[in-house]
Amino acid sequence: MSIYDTLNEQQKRGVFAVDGPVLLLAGAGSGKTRVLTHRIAYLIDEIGVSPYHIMAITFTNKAAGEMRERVDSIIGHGANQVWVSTFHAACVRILRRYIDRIGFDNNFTIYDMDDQKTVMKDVCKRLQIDTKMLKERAILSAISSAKDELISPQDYQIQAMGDFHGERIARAYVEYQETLRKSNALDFDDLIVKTVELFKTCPEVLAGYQDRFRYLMVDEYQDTNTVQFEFIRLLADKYRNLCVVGDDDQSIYKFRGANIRNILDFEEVYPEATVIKLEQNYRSTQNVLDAANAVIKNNRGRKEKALWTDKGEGNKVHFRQFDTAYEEAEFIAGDVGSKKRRGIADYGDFAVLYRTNAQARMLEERFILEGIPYDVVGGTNFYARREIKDILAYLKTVDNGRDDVAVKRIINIPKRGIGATTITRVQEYADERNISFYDALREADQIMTIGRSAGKLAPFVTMIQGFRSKLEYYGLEGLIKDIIETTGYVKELEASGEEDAEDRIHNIDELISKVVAYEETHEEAGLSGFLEEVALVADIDRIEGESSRVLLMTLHSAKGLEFPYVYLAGMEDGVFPGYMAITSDDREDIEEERRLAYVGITRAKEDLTLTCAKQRMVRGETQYNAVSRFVEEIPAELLDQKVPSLKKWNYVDYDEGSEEKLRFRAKPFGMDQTERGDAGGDFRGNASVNGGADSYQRIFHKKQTDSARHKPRATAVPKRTPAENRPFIAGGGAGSLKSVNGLSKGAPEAEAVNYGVGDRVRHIKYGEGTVMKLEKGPRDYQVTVVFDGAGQKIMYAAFAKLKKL
DNA sequence: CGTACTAGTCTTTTT
DNA sequence: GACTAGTACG
Repeated sequence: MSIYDTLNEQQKRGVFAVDGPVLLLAGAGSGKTRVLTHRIAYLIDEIGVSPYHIMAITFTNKAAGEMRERVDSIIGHGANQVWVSTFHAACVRILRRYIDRIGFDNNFTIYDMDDQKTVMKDVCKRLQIDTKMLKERAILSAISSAKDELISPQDYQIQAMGDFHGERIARAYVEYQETLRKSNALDFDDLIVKTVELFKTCPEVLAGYQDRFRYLMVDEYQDTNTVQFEFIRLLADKYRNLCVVGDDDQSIYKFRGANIRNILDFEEVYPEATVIKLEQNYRSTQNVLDAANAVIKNNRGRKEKALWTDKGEGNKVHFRQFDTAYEEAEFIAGDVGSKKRRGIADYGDFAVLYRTNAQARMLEERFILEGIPYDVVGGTNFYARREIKDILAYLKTVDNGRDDVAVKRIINIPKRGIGATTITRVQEYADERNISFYDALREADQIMTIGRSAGKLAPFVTMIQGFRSKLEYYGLEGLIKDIIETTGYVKELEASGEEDAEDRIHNIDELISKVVAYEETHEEAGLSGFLEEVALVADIDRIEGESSRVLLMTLHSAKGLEFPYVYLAGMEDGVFPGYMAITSDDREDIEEERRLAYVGITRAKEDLTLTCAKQRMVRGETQYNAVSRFVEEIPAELLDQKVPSLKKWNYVDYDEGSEEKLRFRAKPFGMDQTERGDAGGDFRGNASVNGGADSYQRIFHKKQTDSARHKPRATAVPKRTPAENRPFIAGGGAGSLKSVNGLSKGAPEAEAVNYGVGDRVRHIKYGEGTVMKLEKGPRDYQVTVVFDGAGQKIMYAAFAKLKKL
């Protein structure tokens, strides 16, 4: 009896075919991770390959972590020698060793999107590019696409000749790269581009890695882009033992440069490739699988596969249409709550998936109201929050003084009376001498143009130097605490009276815990290492394996995950498929959305619910949407409820003002019956008959008026998500839920509290509850209260304003 | 130099 | 609706 006996025939072929290139076409839920892990075990145990010679690339750190765990448990010894990581992490690791050969310091910083935007703004100013005509965002995305395609600034310039916009972008691209180089910084795309560049300019480095990684495996291969493909192609070139695993039906990252041709043309690049299809689905019931297959078969140009399952038929797919998005959220939260109460499922068994992050808000409100624990994945990354970025900028400045973006961010935070003019002068001085901004600061007294302000700069430099010299002996934890203490950052926050100051302080405490945890888990815990980890984590990476919370996330984030109960919310034309895809004349765009639908449906193991609303607010406008075409593509016999005919839908008249936007105006619900009659006819029909620009009629808009009353009642909705409801995974809407009662303004004081454990107290939003715990924190008392309605909350006493009853 | 208010933009989706 | 950049004023 061997570990391989549990695999099916196709899976076994995948495990045993270790020589040469292999293309594993793995349908959703077909056990591809099992194949990969068993394959690694087989290589080590049966073929005698050293773990040292194996590399597996995944898309997220979470996936990497899971694979690592499974490999560990199968083979035990030496497993840690296998490189299991994401493209980005692997590249960083390589660049940290060798990037000095292509003109960077090995302690380079990694710029996130925010930093990129800051740099680009600066670049546009220098090049006098009118950002009204050509937005920074657009330039950055053009540059990003160029990098995905391995097009250098020089290539870009040549290609762009004669094109007005193109030439500007090209110049910006050149300048941008130059700025990054001066700052000793790389952006996300550079991590891979520079690694490829390194391999091409330093054959001896490449040869070393080629010899090391004799067996390569790449997961989620359908989502690789051209640079990433080049990276693995180079690595695999010597031994050609490259095994790629993917599913063309799950390719959903075209916007990020993912090249679906990488998987479709694999056999052309590697004619000797073995192709294996995994077609047995171990995840979903027949009904779910049939629904998924019915939808995806509307796409052209896919590799034909026949997914099957021996699980039973299962429940029908549920479908519900509601009048408003509010009612939709109410239903989902209610349904989850009732299943939990009836003991059918635990909170951790549910996921709610949606197309855009913005949709999370309304769901959150309802979940809070129902007292259902949940986590939101995605939205604004924890590390992208203002206060976190500020503290990180201090860390970056200490780590790499050449990181101009970081230095400029904190030079006047907290306020030191250093303004825009001073900063400009210093920058001019730095430019003249071709030194970094920070180095210019050190010579502040030499800068004639800034006059008295020079005196304000010296203490800043002294402070940073102080941090640097002390870092040696007090470590990362000491450093971060020193920074907060010396700058008075938290004190400033407390005094600011900002509404979300409490949240921010919480987040900073969370960051400190992160630092401590990092130091505990890493033997040589360095500043660069910590910053790197911070830069490379995705939101999804932070979900714990066994959580007992409902997960809310986008369809994109859900890829690779599975849940017994799945809700797909917002199944409306205009939301999903999105407005952009519908209006696009590239058929590929709708097909990509359809693949996204396929991904969403196939996340469900037992039970799938599709919901939509007739009316929903999007960006302050009320939209009237028809049921998603993807729902209509599912045969009626698989659904538990009929999909309403489009004929019910009606518009009232043209909105002259927005005619050019190709939108119709409709009357909101609540109008009298005659107006809600069937004046409009079948919009699908209109859409196809008219064709062209006029055909876009399935989305209706109306300026918000009376629909506001559909918003949740103010009283019970907390302004932000309670801290314990969202550990710091949560980005999304934290702090953005509409404030109703609002916390009273003014600086809270850490005064003594007049209540104790066991006392009954009243909170302005949560109502009455009992104090469970009272802890003296670093700055303030932390009070744990179990509220009668809202459940347990942990809060700072100064902010909570609890009244003893 | 700092603050408070206003007007414009925005959204797909993420390593 | 929400966030941000830009502007006018103290």
